[in-house]
Amino acid sequence: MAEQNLPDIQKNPSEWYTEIIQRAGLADIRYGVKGCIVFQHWSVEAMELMYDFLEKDLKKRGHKNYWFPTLIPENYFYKEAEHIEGFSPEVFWVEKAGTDKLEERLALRPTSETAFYSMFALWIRSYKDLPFRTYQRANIFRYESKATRPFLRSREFHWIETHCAFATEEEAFQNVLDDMETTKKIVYGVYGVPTIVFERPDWDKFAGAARTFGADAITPQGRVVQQPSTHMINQHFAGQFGIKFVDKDEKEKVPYTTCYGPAISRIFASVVLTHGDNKGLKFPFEIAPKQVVIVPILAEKEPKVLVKAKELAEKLDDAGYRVEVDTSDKRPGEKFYFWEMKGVPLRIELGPRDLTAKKFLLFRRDIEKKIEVAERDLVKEVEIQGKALSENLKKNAMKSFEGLIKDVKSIEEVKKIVGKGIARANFCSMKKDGEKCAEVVEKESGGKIRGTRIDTKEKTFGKCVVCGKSAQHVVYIAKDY
RNA sequence: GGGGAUAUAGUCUAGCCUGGUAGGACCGGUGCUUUGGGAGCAUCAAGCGCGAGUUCAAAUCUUGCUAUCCCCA
Repeated sequence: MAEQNLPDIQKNPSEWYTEIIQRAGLADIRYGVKGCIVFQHWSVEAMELMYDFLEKDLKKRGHKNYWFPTLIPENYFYKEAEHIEGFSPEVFWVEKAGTDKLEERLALRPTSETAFYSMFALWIRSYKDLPFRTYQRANIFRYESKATRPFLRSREFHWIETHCAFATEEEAFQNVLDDMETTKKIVYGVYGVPTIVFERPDWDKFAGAARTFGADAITPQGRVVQQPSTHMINQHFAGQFGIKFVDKDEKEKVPYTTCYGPAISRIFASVVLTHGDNKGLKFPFEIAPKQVVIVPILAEKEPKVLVKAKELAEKLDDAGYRVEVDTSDKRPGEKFYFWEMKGVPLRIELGPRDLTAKKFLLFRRDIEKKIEVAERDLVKEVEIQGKALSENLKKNAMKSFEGLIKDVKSIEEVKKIVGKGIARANFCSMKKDGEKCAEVVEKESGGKIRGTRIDTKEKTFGKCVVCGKSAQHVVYIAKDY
């Protein structure tokens, strides 16, 4: 027995996750700084592709990209009171440089609002500069006190953050809605990870925001993972940072800002958890580090096999696909298991008997079926099966996602669902006065109020599950990572 | 934030209680035989997390640090 099977993903999701990260070469956790991991090439390739899809969409919406410094001076943080209050326990501070103690401490950015806004104040002068849309791809640092997990929660992680400014609140809110559209289009449409966007309750907002919206994904075992969140900052920061513009009416005004933060490394965790099975990873075709792997059989005795394999690879490469010929000296069976574990969508098996017949076998990772394909149909068939695989992954993910949401009418039912899925419940209030009930929910069930949906207005179907007062909202309750 | 546990080769692990040459398996290198679903034989290489203490002698006892895992809030 050369390789052992993976732990069962349903019975032992936690072990499965730890194990696949090592086996597939996604990350190495042995670096030696708590909460920091080495991202290895198999995950980096996928995340680079994921970045590209998101950035392309942001650029299309008019965002320009920037690279801001990693260091942020302390005084920037103190300009917005709620912001520093919320973030200060999580900030890494640089206090020394060489042997000198710094006069002012520098933060390793935990998020970059303050950095961007300090420059917005210099760059934005007139209504003609608005809307002003920016983003950066960056690594950020948060001193997490909770248990860290590779990709899901680490002390350094990789994301995109957008920072935008608008003349009016309406425009700013439209941008927030557009952010959510981007999430739906890319995170579900391309990565195949379903999410629901919730407006978070008042007690669970981003530090310094007026309104916070978070897209929640869920693991097949029923715990939610917060994915891109987007915030209506309104004029909270702009005032403190002195961002002003002269409007058409010649009056000086303060713009409305928004920010959006899709964490690529965290979304990657959802890709792994959403599509994975007992054989390993399954990548959607578009973000697979390798889309096709070719396994030549009997290549040493029959050199023509390798020649043909390389020819096929060349054709696919020319057509724009990411392809690899596995020339390692492992036996074919082991190669099959290996690439399935790595999540490669399609595999071509090519042996001596295929040469004369001018055909090959095409294996699809998602349905685990081998299809006989004529050599001349190579590119066409790869395109068809690649698309079909992605669609199938999406469909399955959505089905299991929807199956995890259950309506509940009492706190006992909440307790039964939370941990295994999302409870949909009636709830009294999303303002401060609802927080007490939220605390009861968390204490009793371990679940948090994720918020109210914003894509549809939902009718309540009973009284508040906690206090029994009339419910104003339908909320979703779940345990999170 | 609170509690519990662990650290031996790249990986998994024996040895620790009762101090005295660190043993095995996998992975890896080499050679031969193999190749359409996880190959076999031979051979080689590689290790006690870091630091302090006790001792003639520490993987083993004491202690500090670092990192990892689990549970609770």
